[in-house]
Amino acid sequence: MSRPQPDSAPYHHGDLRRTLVDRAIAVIEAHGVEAVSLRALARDIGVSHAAPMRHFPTRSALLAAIAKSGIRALLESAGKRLANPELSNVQKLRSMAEGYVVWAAANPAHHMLIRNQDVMRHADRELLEEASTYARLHEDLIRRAQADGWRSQQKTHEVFVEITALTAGLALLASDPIYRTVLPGQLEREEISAVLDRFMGTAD
Amino acid sequence: MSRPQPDSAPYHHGDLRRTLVDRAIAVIEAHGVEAVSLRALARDIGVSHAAPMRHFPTRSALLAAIAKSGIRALLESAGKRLANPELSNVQKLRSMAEGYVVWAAANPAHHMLIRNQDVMRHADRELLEEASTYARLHEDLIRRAQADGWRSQQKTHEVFVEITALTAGLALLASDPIYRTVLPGQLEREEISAVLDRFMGTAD
DNA sequence: GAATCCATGTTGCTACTGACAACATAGACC
DNA sequence: GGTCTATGTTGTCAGTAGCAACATGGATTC
Repeated sequence: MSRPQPDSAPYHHGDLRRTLVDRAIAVIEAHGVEAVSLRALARDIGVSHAAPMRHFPTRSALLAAIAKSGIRALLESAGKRLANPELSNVQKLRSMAEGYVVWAAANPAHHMLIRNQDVMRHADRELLEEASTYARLHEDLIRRAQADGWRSQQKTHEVFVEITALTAGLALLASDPIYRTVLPGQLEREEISAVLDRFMGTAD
Repeated sequence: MSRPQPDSAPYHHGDLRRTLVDRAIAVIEAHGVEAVSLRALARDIGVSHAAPMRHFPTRSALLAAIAKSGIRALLESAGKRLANPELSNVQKLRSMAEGYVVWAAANPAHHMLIRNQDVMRHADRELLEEASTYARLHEDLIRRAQADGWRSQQKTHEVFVEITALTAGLALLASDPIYRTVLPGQLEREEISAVLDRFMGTAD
């Protein structure tokens, strides 16, 4: 009887790790991070209450891992945009910002997770360092764009703050349920484009 | 013996409600929202584990009440700025934005609380309606500023999105611990002013 | 001034959760 | 074919939220 019976669940789930992550994201989308419970997930999936521990030692580790995957995706996407030789430095800045906001709009729950203090508190030091590196890279890019003549009168750090704030704010408007209900209309992709174009001066 | 003995705690605490709120904010500042526990608060304060229930029926209610007080303060401050007859419409817009960002910088934990999905999920409908009213008021103000000639070419909703995003983003940079560690320097008040002036065109 | 009321606090309980330890299973590897 | 190890299970403990029944004493009323 090495074949698994159709009616009895096999001893090993097969891909519990991925299943846990997928279900957790679904729960977050439906009921928020607070509602994520390892035991409830295990029940839903049909494994014992301690099975998730084999993949994530703690509840925080599960949430941090999900957040981490999101940040990784963002960093990779940003890396590709930075390496695109067809873009000017200003266009690269715009492309990075757009990539972030569009991703947040497409993955609101995932984005709110990486903006969640309690979750990020348990993130790797490694990950935080990556984020710092990203910020430095960003600032260097701004410097190069300024060398090209773009906003050359302004202090680099001030431009950095402006761009970062605008991008973070747009991402928030696109993904935060409160803003999404309060905003008169939905935040459309063309609207994001228009705001960024105007801000970067790539429209005029 | 109507005088309370110095060594024995009186049966009634006196101002448990305020004490709970104050301690909770301190805990949030030190260890995050996640770390707030009604029972731990009760222990620290020296009352029984069920005493907090008399003031806040649930844990969520305590957090929501704290968040609510923050939003109330913000709305009131905005109301005053709106009513200031010495300011032009554009200056009022700038003043509202600055008030929000400066408050967030001064009360980071409180601000992160009102930006917390899990907490705001338990906010009154009443409060959400107030926030919507605020948004409509804001949009009307933009319309009047446009009638004065400011950014009259742009669509009102687009300007609204820009200002809201920039303001929310600056507030995030000023209060979110992650951004505060990632940012090369601290976000100073003059920097906030400079960014807003530039954005509003009140600098040139 | 005494009787009563009720806001506030207490004790005791249940259900749920995260975390840990000891044990079971089965696929992988030698 | 035998062993190793990743994965899953059962059992247990401490901490927590939430509820109910009871206690206290300041405020109110007659």
